[in-house]
Amino acid sequence: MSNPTMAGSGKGGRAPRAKSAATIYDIAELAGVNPSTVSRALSKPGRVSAKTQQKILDAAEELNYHVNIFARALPTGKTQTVGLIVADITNPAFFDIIRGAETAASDRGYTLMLAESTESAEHELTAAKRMLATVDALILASPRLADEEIQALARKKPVVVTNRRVAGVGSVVADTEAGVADAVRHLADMGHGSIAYVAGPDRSWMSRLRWETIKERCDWHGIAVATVAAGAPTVDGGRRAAAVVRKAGATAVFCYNDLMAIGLMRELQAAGMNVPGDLSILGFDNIFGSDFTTPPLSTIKSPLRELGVAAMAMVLDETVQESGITMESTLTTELVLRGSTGRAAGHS
Amino acid sequence: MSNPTMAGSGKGGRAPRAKSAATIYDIAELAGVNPSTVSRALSKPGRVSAKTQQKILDAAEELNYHVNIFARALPTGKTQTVGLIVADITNPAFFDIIRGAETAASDRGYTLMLAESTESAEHELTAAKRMLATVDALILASPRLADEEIQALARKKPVVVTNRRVAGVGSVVADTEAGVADAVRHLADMGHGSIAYVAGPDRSWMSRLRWETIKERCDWHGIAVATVAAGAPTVDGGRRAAAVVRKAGATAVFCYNDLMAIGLMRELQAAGMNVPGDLSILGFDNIFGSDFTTPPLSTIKSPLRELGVAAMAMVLDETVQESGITMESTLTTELVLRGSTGRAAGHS
DNA sequence: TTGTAAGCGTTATCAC
DNA sequence: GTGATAACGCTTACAA
Repeated sequence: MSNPTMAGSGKGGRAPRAKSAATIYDIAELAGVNPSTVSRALSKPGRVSAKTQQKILDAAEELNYHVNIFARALPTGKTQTVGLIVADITNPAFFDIIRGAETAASDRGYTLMLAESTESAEHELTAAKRMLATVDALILASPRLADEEIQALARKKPVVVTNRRVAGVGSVVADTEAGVADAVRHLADMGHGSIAYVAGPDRSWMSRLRWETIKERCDWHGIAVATVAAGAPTVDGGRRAAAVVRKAGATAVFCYNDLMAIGLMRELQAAGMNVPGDLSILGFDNIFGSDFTTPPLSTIKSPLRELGVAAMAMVLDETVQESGITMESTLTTELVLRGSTGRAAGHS
Repeated sequence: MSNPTMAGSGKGGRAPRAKSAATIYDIAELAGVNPSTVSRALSKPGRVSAKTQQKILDAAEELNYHVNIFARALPTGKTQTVGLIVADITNPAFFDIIRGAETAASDRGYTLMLAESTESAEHELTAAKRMLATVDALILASPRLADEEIQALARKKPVVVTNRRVAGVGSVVADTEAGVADAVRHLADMGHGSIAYVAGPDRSWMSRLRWETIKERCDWHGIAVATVAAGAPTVDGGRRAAAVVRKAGATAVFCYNDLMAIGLMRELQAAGMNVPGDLSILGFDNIFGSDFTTPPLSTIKSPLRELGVAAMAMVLDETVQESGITMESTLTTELVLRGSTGRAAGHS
């Protein structure tokens, strides 16, 4: 490495690009065989005699040969690439999904191609269509697209969605049931009698599922519950919900995700409210940084990484793809109690 | 969207894949012209008469034509794709770089291909080599590779690095000068006489630059300064530095990045120290979440998004690429004072 | 302005 | 087991 103190603005020479790479013809010549034999030896080992195989391998090594994936893709249509579209790269909830998917992909010799839809169905469709031309398969993480659009994509290439169910399309979702059940039970124990929900984007299937699960558990415990606001699934979205939440008069509030919960909490605190003294706050996902706040956020943890791994495994699973069966897999969530939840206000 | 309550595990039918896509031959037939004319009309408009152009466009539209980028890539070698390798997708400092690069890419009709090296030079090289076969250009964000390796990559395709200078390779770096100068001056004003630096990875060029700049400014102000620890550029890395920092006896500490600063601060607080009362802490970058902590982190803000935009612009700038000139561009940093810095302990 | 034809590097389908 | 040879879909001189 050159020395940092050498830093400065300016220009310098640049090395020229390398000449064209070796092809199977070069190998064929060097090994004294036919190009098609080289192709066989390199792509499906076993269809060629042991000694020619070795000659070819040696020649390839010597010439520093690498397949041209475009040339290969032309007849086969396969690129060893899979696309992943996330709503927002900036949302830490997607990190581990991306990580999991990337790991699972490279384990299988595939490369990940990442795009973001910036929470817009339109961008998502554009990105999906552009990718579809290039990739062997596509994963849609928390898509904002309509069912029909997703089904249309799935008609062209294998598609798997995460945190969403779409008829006829493979999917893996984090089950909200377990985490929410524990959370509501805990709140009931702490004397909370009125709970609010701050929803995410209208198009978010997961926001609706979370709400329905919360509602169901609250009804079961005889706790009053209502959706009091909806907004962008961001810190800012949470902030903007603060006024309404405050007026709602609940003693505890679930937010669609941790980002919103953090924004809400900070805005409320800035307005002089005490968390959890005046209000208990819960998020979803357990993202990076959700324990940085004061108090640290209580949340319902999603198995993010596993979601990514499972989605990749599913979309690349040949037997499933061939069979025409639609897989649906469910991973479980877990309550993580930290400092943002406590006894109901005025409850001893 | 299907209803969330429909969620469940099971199987279902799956639609069959669509038949093969339309080619320029299909268009040619439909429009009554030669395939090569179609190619011209579609790739370089203007080389064809207005009316045939229109006929071809209509036919393409009707057939829902999309170029096969592999077929195109074969003769041209161009894929309209650029690779970006980051050290760690999980580090919020890279978000905005990614965002900026992605925006700049799609503005120019390019697609971003993302990979992470997980802070390992070896993984980085693997990813870079794999990508190089596919992309038109490559951006290395804070690479851990040796200069020679980067130069070798740059010999094959256009390469630009961020936050690093490599002889003969395009680069864009966030100048530490401005931010550090302000920060050290501020600390001097607050009575700090002894400052510590917690370094990042050994291979980080930026960590060394930051240290050198800090050292220089401290010397200038007559403040004692020393690197007291080094570690992974993560929250955990910062945590592990806590014991040493405490023993160092400085009244203020710069950390290589915000992640480390957050980890250090939390660990120190857990051990009963008061920030900034007993110790002032500063990070670098101003990442998402650096204001979530209590106290919120003071930091030297990097123009992350602009870094991504500039890198993409540079690596795709044809005139620069052709000319063989190496560009080096520098963006400026800025001190962001929040709650983690204050008067020196025992100073009134 | 438009048509002809020769690749680009692989894979796949034949024979042998 | 191995060798010819025709695709794959597009670009690009070169002719017309």
